[in-house]
Amino acid sequence: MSVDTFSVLSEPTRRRILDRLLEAESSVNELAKALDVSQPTVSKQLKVLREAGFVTCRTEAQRRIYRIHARPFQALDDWLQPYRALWDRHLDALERHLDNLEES
Amino acid sequence: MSVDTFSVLSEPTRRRILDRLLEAESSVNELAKALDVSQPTVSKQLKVLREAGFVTCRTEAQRRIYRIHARPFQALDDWLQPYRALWDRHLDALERHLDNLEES
DNA sequence: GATGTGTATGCCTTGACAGGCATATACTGA
DNA sequence: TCAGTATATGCCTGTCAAGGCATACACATC
Repeated sequence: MSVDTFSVLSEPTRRRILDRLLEAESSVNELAKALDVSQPTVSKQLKVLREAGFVTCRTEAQRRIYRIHARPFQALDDWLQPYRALWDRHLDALERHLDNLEES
Repeated sequence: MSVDTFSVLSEPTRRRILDRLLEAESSVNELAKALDVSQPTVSKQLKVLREAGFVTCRTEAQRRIYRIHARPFQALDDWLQPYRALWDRHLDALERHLDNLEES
């Protein structure tokens, strides 16, 4: 996973953009209006999202149509994997170990 | 999910602390030594992690033993859920829709 | 080419925050 | 009570990034 996947997702505006792009592809202005954010702000955040692989865009006349991509989310899913041992129902070594020291 | 789960995870030192705590409970000094980070830095980051629910601690004489917790990771897992539609094998409405507009 | 529309970029200000260092606080044992 | 150990906190500084505004750039239509 790219080192800064979390930084990218830590920005609320970017998460709102991703939420929206999950519903449908959108142009910059569509996003700006839907989210009530200035167009430059949207463009800047889309640039961040693009460079981190969260979105790609195609050109349609003067408009740029942005689309969400799976890969960074998959990477996040992968990153999460080892931590799932914390709540997966089957008792593995880690869980047994920690439960022996239970304090909370 | 707490609004700032991603902000918490966006800090590399904090992720390293969580990595380590996933292996075993640790005191502050143990973490500081293992990660080669100053003790105040560790304490500060642990405070952030504590307030976000990633860790709890118990007192053992003068030492504070920190332990990782599942809940915020589960919240992250939940947040991820809608985005799994992007790569899940079965073709749902979203995927069909986006694929009709395929460009990449 | 001139004008309009859509988007990107540059500059600026402001705020958040990470870490260094010093110090306060908490607990222990002599 | 004193010294030692473990941890937390306060102050300071530097860095970085978000968004406002103006403007540059790209494309279309006439």
